[in-house]
Amino acid sequence: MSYSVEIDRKWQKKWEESELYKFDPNKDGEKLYCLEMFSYPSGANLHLGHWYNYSLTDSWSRMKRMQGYNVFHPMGFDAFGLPAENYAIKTGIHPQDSTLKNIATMEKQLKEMGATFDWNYELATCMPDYYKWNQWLFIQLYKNNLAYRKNALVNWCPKCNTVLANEQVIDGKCERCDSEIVRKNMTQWFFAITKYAQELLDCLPQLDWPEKTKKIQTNWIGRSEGSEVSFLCEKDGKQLLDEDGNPLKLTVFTTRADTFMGVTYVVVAPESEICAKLTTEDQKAEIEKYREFTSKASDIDRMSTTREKTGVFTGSYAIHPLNGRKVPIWAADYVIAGYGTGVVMAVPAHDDRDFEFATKFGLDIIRVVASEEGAEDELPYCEKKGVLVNSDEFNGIEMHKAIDVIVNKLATMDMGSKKVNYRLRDWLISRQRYWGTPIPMIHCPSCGIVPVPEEELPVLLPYDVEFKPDGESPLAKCDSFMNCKCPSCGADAKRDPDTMDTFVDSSWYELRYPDNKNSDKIFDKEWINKMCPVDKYVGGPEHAAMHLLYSRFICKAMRDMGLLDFDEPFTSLVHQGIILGPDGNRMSKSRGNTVAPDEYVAKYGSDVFRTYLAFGFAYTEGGPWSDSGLQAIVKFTNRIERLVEDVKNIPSSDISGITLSKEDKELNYVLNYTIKSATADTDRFQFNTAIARMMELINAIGKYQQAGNVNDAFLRHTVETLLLLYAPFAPHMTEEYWEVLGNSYSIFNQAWPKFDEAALVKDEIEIAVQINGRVSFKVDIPTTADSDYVENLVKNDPRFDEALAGRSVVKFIYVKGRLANVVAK
RNA sequence: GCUCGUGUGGCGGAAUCGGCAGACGCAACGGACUUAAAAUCCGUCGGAGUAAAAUCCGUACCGGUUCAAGUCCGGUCACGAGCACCA
Repeated sequence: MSYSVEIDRKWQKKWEESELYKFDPNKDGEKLYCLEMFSYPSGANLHLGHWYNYSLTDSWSRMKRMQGYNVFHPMGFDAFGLPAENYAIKTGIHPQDSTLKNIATMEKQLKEMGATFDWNYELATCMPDYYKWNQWLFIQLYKNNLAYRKNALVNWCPKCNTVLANEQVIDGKCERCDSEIVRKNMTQWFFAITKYAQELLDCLPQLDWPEKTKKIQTNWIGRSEGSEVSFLCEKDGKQLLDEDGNPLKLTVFTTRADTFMGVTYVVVAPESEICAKLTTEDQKAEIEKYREFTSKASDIDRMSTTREKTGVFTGSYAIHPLNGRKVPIWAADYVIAGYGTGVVMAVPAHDDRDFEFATKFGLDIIRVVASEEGAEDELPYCEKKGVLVNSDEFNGIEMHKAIDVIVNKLATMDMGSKKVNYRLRDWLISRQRYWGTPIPMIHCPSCGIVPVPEEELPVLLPYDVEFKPDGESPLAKCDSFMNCKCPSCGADAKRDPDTMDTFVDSSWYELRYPDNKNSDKIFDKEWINKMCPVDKYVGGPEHAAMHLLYSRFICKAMRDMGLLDFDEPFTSLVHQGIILGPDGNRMSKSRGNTVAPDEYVAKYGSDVFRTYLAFGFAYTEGGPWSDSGLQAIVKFTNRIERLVEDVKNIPSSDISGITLSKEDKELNYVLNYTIKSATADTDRFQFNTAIARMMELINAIGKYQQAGNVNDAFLRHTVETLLLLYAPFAPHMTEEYWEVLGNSYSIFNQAWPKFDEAALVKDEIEIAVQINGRVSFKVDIPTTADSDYVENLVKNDPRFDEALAGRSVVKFIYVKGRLANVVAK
């Protein structure tokens, strides 16, 4: 019966045959949806990160199951994406073939992990029965004005040959391949996530998520409260008009409307349309040159904040609405086209960047805020406190109040209002790649863009496609795919050649699992309202700004389209830490510091490996891998095995009425303490301390046995309880021992142990006696003792006078059940 | 630059509310058993100090609040993460 991989296989087979982990919607118990982020089916075997994430979350969900919850625990594959396509380009093996093969391998490995996944609910995003609904979702978003196409400056990865969302650009580089991103003007599909910016922010506090992750999302959304104020413009001595012949208003966003009287120039982003409109004939050549300069430069030194300011005068002027001053309009790349209105009012006296720019180009600098009236603070003065000066009618007003006063004044002239701005941009979802969900749109020469009729979904991804990258969408070269009829007028039309960002696939998969076989609908509304949201979601912290934000957005959009009735997809979230290589670096093949779980599992068995992962790290921290603690787990499991040997011939009996000796009581205390703390620790993903408590219990059992006077029935009860507590971490081993003890199948159908509060109450406890905060000696007191009793006891202790050394007692403090402190002087 | 984390023995890490710092384990050292080894069991294990005690110091650093601080407050440093010309 000695534990080994054979035991793993034996029980995996039995579990599968008996459908132990089959989810039964009608089973008693509160529904609990436990989900790990699904994985990408790569060719390699499961890596340590998979094991760390999946096996320990599985332990958590096993405990929940034993606690009586009806646990829904599915698994699937995020199967579209670039690696398969790149692999295909390198080897000629079609992405579909390699992906399906990899999925089969991973399924097998995941089963060998011994997790409670119910494979009946499996999904893979590359299968038509999944991406059909991805396409359907796209069309619904389109119909609800949440998906649209626009020409914009986008992030282009020259190596991946595709555009990327803002979230996929890390430090100016491609999230996937680390190449420098190029900015291009292109017409692309976007999802209007910004419409939900405020709600995405508002719902964060109520989520049981790591604070850090909420912070990252808050940051990413980047709410900024300010005002929009407008200027009229003059070009070549004449007022500039818009298309309708009305005076053109140049609108800027500012958080510092209080400094409005100090505006000495206005800046527009060089690549913006408004810039072209403002440029005069004389300045045209120079602006054109500058625009080219910035489009190149932005890619090279966009990261440098110390970079010198550059800019060119457009030739036009803005008219200050309050004092009528004519201020020059410049084009400069320190203004970002995509943020706010892409136009900035410059107040060099009170902004570092404007000051630097004005100094370099000799523009006026007018002080309008002073720390106190009459103060000549050094410029630029950017402190957020002071009063207005040089501001005509606004002089003397406190700067924060001045914001309202000035904006109100502008509002009466229809030249200003309060405004909230967000850093978040709409989500660019089209990709010029092959291995993804085709965008279900048709381009008709006469009808324009027309969605594929829903009954014609899915638009199948063709198999025979030349996907060698050349900057164009591979599907565009596949005539049989591209050519179609317009659903509206029947004329010859073309399909959209792009595929969707794989983050779209993963932004709603958690909603498909519970109804994964539904061929009529994306999912049944009633059913999904019952099964979702996900109660516990576990995955890497690297998704804090991307996947988790997108999923929240899609959930809210679906709610507003009437598909479901809840606001947030993931109620509670845990990030596992990252296991590094033994050298402390991130594991990678090129570094040669990878650790292969398979070798350990083959040698020690899945349970020993799982327990080691649980015990060796603080779960949310992770850390460098080391073999050194592994033997300790082997020792630990051997001790359990010996205990099982010790008690297996003791008949099972009801111990509820028996009288416990002093030794029994001591062990019973440890047993109940272990139940209490191991349960609480496992519940909050503190697996290392949960295992530590079980080790303490084993130590206590050892002492109990050595002391003699063993109560057999009680010993057996203690060992059985230990097996139950350990079962979530070592499912195969404990199932085996449970059987060895002659108990009925399965240990996972047993109730989770409950602790007895009474057993945790000790008659007598030892407390420390401190003098002025330092431990002096210790005394035993009855648990129920009050302060007077303890004071009396302490003062009569011979060690007390000695420790006091002639000082007198100022104050006596007794903290119940913990310690006593004597303040002496 | 801004924002947020983190900092505890030789190592991995504990320490719900401010209440005996270092649980549990690894490594190391000493011992028992053994012809020997493995396995198992017992002991020591933050530093200084001592024959042993006593005693003093100690949770990155400096200061504060408190009877009492790893924990709270202010400042400094280091590392990590997020954002970064965001108006």
